[in-house]
Amino acid sequence: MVTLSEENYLKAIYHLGKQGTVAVSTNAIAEKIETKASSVTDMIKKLADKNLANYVKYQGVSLTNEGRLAAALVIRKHRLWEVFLVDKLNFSWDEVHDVAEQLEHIKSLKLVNELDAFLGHPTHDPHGDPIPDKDGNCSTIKSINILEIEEGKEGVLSFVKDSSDVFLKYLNKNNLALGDTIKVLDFEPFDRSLSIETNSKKMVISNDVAQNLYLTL
Amino acid sequence: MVTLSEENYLKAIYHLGKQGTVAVSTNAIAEKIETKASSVTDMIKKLADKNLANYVKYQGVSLTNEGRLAAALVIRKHRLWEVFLVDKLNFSWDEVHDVAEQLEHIKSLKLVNELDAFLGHPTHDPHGDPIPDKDGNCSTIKSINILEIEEGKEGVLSFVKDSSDVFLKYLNKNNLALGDTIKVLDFEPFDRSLSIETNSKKMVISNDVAQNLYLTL
DNA sequence: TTTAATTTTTAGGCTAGACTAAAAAAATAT
DNA sequence: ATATTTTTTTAGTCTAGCCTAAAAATTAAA
Repeated sequence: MVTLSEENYLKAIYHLGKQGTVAVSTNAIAEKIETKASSVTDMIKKLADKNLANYVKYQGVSLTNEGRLAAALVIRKHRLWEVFLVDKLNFSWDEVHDVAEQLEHIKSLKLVNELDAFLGHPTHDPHGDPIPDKDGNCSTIKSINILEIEEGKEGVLSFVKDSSDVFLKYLNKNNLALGDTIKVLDFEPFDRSLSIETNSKKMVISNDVAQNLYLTL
Repeated sequence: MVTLSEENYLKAIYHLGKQGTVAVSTNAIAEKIETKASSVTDMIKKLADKNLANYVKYQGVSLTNEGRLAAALVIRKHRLWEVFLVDKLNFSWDEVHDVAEQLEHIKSLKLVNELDAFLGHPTHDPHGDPIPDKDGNCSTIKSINILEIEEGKEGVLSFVKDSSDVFLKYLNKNNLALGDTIKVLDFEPFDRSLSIETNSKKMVISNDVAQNLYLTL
């Protein structure tokens, strides 16, 4: 049995370990989970004992295949519930996180799979993050950051990196949503801002905003 | 903040205290929750400190208004989720309990209310138990036990007292479901069994089964 | 009403998962 | 290469929620 707390650690390690197969540091996990490094050390040992993580003292931690699958399943549940909340229960995409954070720990294989079917086997959550399948595999999304797109080209907004409340509210206020077609007009070197066109309206977005928008071409 | 464990105690006290305003005994709670009496005493004190229960040493416990509302809200969530599982996710009524037991603890007022609306404001769960409203009030169901119904009369099956796996499977096997119209044919004094007619088919049910069937006339 | 049985409470432990403070190892700077 | 800083681990506490065993109160029986 994997406890709720263990699941949160697995998730954190999974997310931090994503870019590269390098081991994740104790401090990085502590920061992500908002706990102390000593608590992380304790838990890492427990995960290693359960064969969910590979751990060598002072050298960080990585997930075993079993651990990675367990983490992916939690993320799968989280993202499916987010879709449920937005599609069926009228939540907006900036309201779903805290509730999904609770729902992701509900244990029932039938529940996950029936929910998946009920939602029509969605591949991405409301923020554009891919939903792992039963085996923990993600449909690798090939969206690229808007700053890397040539002037004059357009693409579809399919992922936002920052899914904090405040950023999503900014997008709402400016009528930007996943699925929107965005055309890159002009990059301004002085402040690295970008002017774009979407829904037949021109607007300027700051570099901070642009950093978080990913399009598929 | 009410913890998961506290919610389970509130629920138990609520259910045990239903018939009459008498205080509930420590042992009764222990048996219901499958824990030890000493653990119950500990928790009762905590609930009393939080103004959720009235407690006098050696004289049992009852819920305060605040405690009763909190309990009703947990039960409301439990039963709404049961409806969701059966109506939307193809669970059968004997599969829902364990999952609903987890889902009832998810904290989000918006979630409960949106779920309620999404399901069409149901008044009863799949076992016929009434669903408390936002204020904790139940639509008092006025179903009566099938053994108290006169021979020759009929009614609609609207509640089953025992909602254990094994009993619900029995009903499934015998094609008995909530909403079915049942006619009482004959009471057999020897073994207190009952012959009934439903869906144009006659059958005999044991007294043990009859004890658990409630009809509305 | 006194004794016996039952129920409830108290006292003291245990574990998971957090914490602080200090020690140990590793990384960085001189 | 040595000293300093940073990271990580260890050692020892704390709390919630459970436990066992024993004491106290209540209830039932003689």
